[in-house]
Amino acid sequence: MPELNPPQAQAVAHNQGPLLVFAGAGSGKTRVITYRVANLLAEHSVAPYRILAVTFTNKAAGEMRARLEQLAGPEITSDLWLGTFHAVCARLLRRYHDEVGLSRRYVIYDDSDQKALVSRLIKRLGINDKELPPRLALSRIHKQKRLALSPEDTTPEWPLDESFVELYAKYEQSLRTADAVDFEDLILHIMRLAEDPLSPAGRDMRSRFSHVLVDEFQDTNAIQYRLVRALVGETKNLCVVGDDDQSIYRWRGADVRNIRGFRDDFPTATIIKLEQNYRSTSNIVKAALGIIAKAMWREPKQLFTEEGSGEPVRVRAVGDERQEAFFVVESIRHQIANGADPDDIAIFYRVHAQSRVLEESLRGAGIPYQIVGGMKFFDRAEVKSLLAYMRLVNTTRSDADLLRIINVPTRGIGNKTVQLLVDAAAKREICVWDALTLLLDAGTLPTAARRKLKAFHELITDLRTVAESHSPHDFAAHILEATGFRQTLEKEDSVESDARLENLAELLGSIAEYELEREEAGENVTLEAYLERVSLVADVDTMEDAPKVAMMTVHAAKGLEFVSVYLTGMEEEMFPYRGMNSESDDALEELDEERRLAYVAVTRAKQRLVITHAGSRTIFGRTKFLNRSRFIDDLPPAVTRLEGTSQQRTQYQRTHETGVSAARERGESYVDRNAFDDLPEEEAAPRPGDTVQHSKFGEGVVERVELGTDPAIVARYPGWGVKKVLARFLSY
DNA sequence: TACAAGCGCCTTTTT
DNA sequence: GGCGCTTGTA
Repeated sequence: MPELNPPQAQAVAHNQGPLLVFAGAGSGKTRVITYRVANLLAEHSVAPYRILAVTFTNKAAGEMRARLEQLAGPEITSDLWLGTFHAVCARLLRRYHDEVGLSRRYVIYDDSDQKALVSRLIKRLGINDKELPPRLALSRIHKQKRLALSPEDTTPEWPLDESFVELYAKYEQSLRTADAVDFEDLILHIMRLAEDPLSPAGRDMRSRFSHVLVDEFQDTNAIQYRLVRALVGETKNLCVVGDDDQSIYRWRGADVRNIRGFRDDFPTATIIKLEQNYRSTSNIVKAALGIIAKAMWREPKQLFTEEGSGEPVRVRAVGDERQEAFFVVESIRHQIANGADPDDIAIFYRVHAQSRVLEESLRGAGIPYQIVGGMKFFDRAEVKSLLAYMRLVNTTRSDADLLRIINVPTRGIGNKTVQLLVDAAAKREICVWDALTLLLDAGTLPTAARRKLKAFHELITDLRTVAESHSPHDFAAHILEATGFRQTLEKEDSVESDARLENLAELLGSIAEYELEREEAGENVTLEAYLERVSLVADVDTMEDAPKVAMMTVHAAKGLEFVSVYLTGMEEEMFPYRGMNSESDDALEELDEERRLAYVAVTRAKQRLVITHAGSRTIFGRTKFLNRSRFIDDLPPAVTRLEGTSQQRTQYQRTHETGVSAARERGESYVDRNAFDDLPEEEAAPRPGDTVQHSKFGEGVVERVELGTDPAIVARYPGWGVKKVLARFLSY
């Protein structure tokens, strides 16, 4: 099936013992795993439930499962253990919850839950949050956990560390009383069990899987690797596939040394290198190699392609981010007009903050698009609140959820009362729900507070009985009514409340969709299963297969491919990105990671790659003047075409200096027509009487034009009336 | 206690 | 530029 030469295919299909596949970009990495699993099932009669295949995203797992279904049939593939580390561990943890002191209904705290918890603890412990801000504290906690270091293992190195260690210990304790885990815990709990020679669960897990496969192995972290090694046990039937050049999650604890040092850990490992790229034109492959060749540390390998050279890689200089957006959108419009499918096109950027300007231009041009990541649907306050109700009913011990909704919609339980509850819970080391129950029984509460708290207590208790007899969807719908959530929003009747109601409706829709999907797969639908899935969705997982231009960070682009790629913001400081902690001591490692990130970006393109860089950029409310990225200079001149002008001209441009750029040097303003010479000629501004097109209002007749730095057009739209809209949001 | 306004804060990448 | 938090007021 995949493009393997005969000895490689032989090894992938039949190898026993450790197998390491270095799979270069576009060489069919994921297919190697699929091929091996298919062979284990068909040729070696391995029972599907004895195979564990770990992917990087849920989306990848879904695609692999679909492909295997075609090869082996759904009744076989449904028994496979196939998913991300987190999803697989979450499932195992449901099974072995007892041994780690969780209930079967434990909840998974997301980032904001975790951060809220840490903030609360910092306040309670009287720690100075200037010296140890919640963000930093949390990231240090995660770091410790990824190294499997518990609070007791953490020795304070300097005075401040003492409060950190104390905080870390309290954090762990709070998770336990809340019947909750964070993302690291999912892996860590299971890893500890799997390594424990005395644990029955560990013994069970170690003998459970006869074959373990890991995709995107370069991005596993220390505890994930330890877990894999424990699970593989004595069989050593471990197959890992990855590409050290595409390791881009170091900041999340991923350790490239796992793949680079694999042969030290498994001296008998068979090693295969897949070096032929089947995805991109040779110009694109050469461009990518130009970038990665300068990495300081990498496994030697020779990526090559037999595809034709294709178009040159275009490198476009523009003045600022608005011009960049204008250029990208015009170019995309041009492509679509010539028959390109929008979903074959992607726009990449280094940080989410770059997406807004691009988004506005796309919307203005009426080009369908989807943004992967960014402000996530599940991050909306109202969505979180509804889910918090569901989680709280499922697990009343979950403090984060209780505190989120105790006064949503407002029911007269203010900060003072809440603080009373939290203190009572902390004093007795119990969860807030139990503290609430206790205080109501004790009868020591002020009457007003008592009445309101009692009503809340009854509300949740009632919801619990409803949950038992309803599907997740019906239960969610019931919550909206019973809590008065819907009514409150309807009464508010503002643009925001309408949007909230819409989001809630969308959430209900997605729950219904989920139920349908499960039923079709022949599985029963439970509240826990739904909540678990919601906790583990990644951004890419939500990407639709719709005819829309995709916009995403380069990180989110990993594992994807597009016919045309626009790589924007290729400037020093933006890419390689220089954040606040640029003084860190492993700056070289970080630069290498940026380089690999650029390599990943470039290798996503199949046929067309356009790279843009701006002379100045306003981001986070500050305008910066930027130089072209060093990665652009690493592109082989033979495969690139430099276009446009900016403050920073390339050698190429300097030798082709024109009168126009000389004029700009002297500070004269002009319109650089040459910069858009391959685009449809820019048209003059519309005049009164002309018609313009708006994505929402449709066609309108121009009444007045307001010129300026950002021209606006006043026009009458049938059915909408007279509207003033910035010209860049209109087509004409 | 509710709510609005305003302030200061930060600002990478994510399971 | 936006968010969360605090503050001030009804």
